[in-house]
Formats: sequence, C-alpha cells, structure tokens
Amino acid sequence: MRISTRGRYALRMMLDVARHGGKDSPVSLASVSNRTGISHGYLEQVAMALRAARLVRGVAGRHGGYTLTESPADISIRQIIEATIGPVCVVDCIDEPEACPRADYCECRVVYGLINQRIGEVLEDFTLADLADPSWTRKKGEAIGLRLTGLGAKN
Amino acid sequence: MRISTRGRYALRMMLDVARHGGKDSPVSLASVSNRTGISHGYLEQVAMALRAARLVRGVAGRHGGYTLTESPADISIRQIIEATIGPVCVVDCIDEPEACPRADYCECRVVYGLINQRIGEVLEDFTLADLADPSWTRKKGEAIGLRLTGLGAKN
DNA sequence: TTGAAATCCTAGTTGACAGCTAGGAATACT
DNA sequence: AGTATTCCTAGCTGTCAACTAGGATTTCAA
Repeated sequence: MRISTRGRYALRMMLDVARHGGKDSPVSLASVSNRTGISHGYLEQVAMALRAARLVRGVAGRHGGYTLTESPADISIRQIIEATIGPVCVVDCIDEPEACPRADYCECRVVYGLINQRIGEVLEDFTLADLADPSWTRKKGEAIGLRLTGLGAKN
Repeated sequence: MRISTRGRYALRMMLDVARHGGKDSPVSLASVSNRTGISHGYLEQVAMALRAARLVRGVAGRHGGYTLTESPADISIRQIIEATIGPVCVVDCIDEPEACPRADYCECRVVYGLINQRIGEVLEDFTLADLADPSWTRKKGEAIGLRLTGLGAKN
C-alpha cells in the first residue's frame, strides 16, 4: 500500500517545472535535481515517462529542458501518477477479472474496487495548480490534521 | 499501490471463518485451505498475525482451529488488513515527518495524506458482516460497475 | 498410552522489482 | 568546435513479498 518514489518524484518534478518554467522557458533537469535533491539520472527516467504521456515537452540542446504541455490547472495529479507508475489498481482482479478464477463470485473484490475508486477520486479531483497554491495546501493540510510549518519555503 | 496477498488472504480467511465457524466450533486451517486454495503453511502465518491482533482465538489440539473473538459486525476490514500488513500508510512521511527532511513544507505530503485518509475510511466503514452479506456485496458491486455473476457460489 | 490432528513458531528459499548508476548517443545553441 | 542539454538502454543491488520446510506443543479419542 505504498506510493513508489518514482510517482512521488514525478509529482515533485512537475511542481518544480510548473513553478520555475514558462511556456518558452524550459526547466533543465540539472536545476530540478539541484532544487529537489533527486539524482539527475533517475529524473531522466521519470521525465521520459511524463513525456510519453504528453504531460511535458522535452527541448534538447543548450538552454533546453522541459515545459508543461498544458496549464497546471488542466493537469490532474492522477495523470502524473499514472504516467509514471501505471494505472491505479490495488489488485489485478479489478481490471482483469480473468486474473483470478474467483473473480466472478469474490466478495473481497468489491472492497478492493471501492478502495480503488476512492484513490482514483482524490487523484482526479486535484490538479497541479492546487498543489502549487500555498493557501490550498495549507487548508487541506489543516483539514486532515497535518503539521506543516514552513509551507512553500523551498523548491 | 497494491494490496499484498497477505492482506487479501487474511480477508478471505476471516470471511471463511465467519461463515463456517461458530462460537464453540473452531474452523481448522486445513478446511480453510481446502476451500480457499491458500496453502496451509502460509495460512498459519496469516492466522498468527490475526491472533496477535486478537481478531481470532486459536484452539490447539484435535478438533481445534480458529474462532472469531467478536461478532463479524464488530470487526472492520481495516482491523483485518492492518493486523496483517501494518498501518495504512502510503508514504512514511505521513506518520513520521522526520522520515523526510522536506516534510515541514512539502505540498505533496498533503495529497498523500488525503489519499491515506480515504483509504482508511473505506476500510473503516465496512465490516466482516457486510462482506458476508450477499445483498450488500451485490449492491456495492453494482454501484462501482463490477461484473459479478455468481456471488456467494463458493467458499 | 499411543497416535492423529490440530495449533504454534522459526528459519530458510526464491523471484521479482524498486531504485538507482553508467555510459553513450543525438540535438541545439554560442 | 565545444558545451549543455535531452534521449535511450543496459545493468546492478538490496529488499521484500510469498512462499516452503521442519519441528515442537497441545488436545482428544480409541
């Protein structure tokens, strides 16, 4: 029941690109790496996945880097996560009933389906723009009782 | 983002015990193994975790087995899952801010917290009694668009 | 009192995969 | 020509899920 670092790095990277880049000013992975502390090599792999999903555009060569293909308000967290770690699917039998011979009459599958749906909802409901907005983050953070002292202090 | 087989087996076992056992008629792992197809040896490990969490009581010796310590309506899915795979925690930084130096000002953490909360809610809201009830299962299954033909046909 | 059927407990095995690193293209600006 | 970037593939390593194996202990019944 974990979100892999790959998916989390993708979120960090997208947030960084949203903040430090513009339509015609790509953000280099070297700078993302500096700010986030994620290794350049690993970032490349994450970036490739994001590019394949058309969430970012790569600009090779000097002064190159990555730009968002859409406005942050139009990029859901779900798109970012699924681009890097695949479809949200807590158990194979949800998407592929044939994966489990018990699928046809399995009560547990309903529970897994419910969980899957809820996770999808959260991911779908929020966008990169929400994440980038300190007031949103603070509000939501308080709502679930997270201690967050220095919001937006870095990166 | 997966639910491990360990947790799923626990759910299957508890459902099986709820259905085939009574207060004074324990269900043996051999019979659970026969009905569910889960190996006896692995079931033992799952059962030990459930026992440690006081969800089942073990009765050694001939005609022994396991009984539920409470009525199915009083056992939440969450208790079963957490007994076997630990606390629901999609990312370490939620429960232990010190696990990540960025925790204090990390926007992503809010998203993870939200996801974590929702997962917990589903798990908390439903009980073993719900799962054991075919009408509940059918209703919820339809609500999320799952194809379920032979509900309750086996086990 | 012996044996069968059960839980109880620990240790070891195996394969997969997350999470990287390394190294070398190709590309584009100065 | 040189430098800073993306682009792409291959390999490495440790961890962990998912078992298997084997034995000790408990209980009951013939």
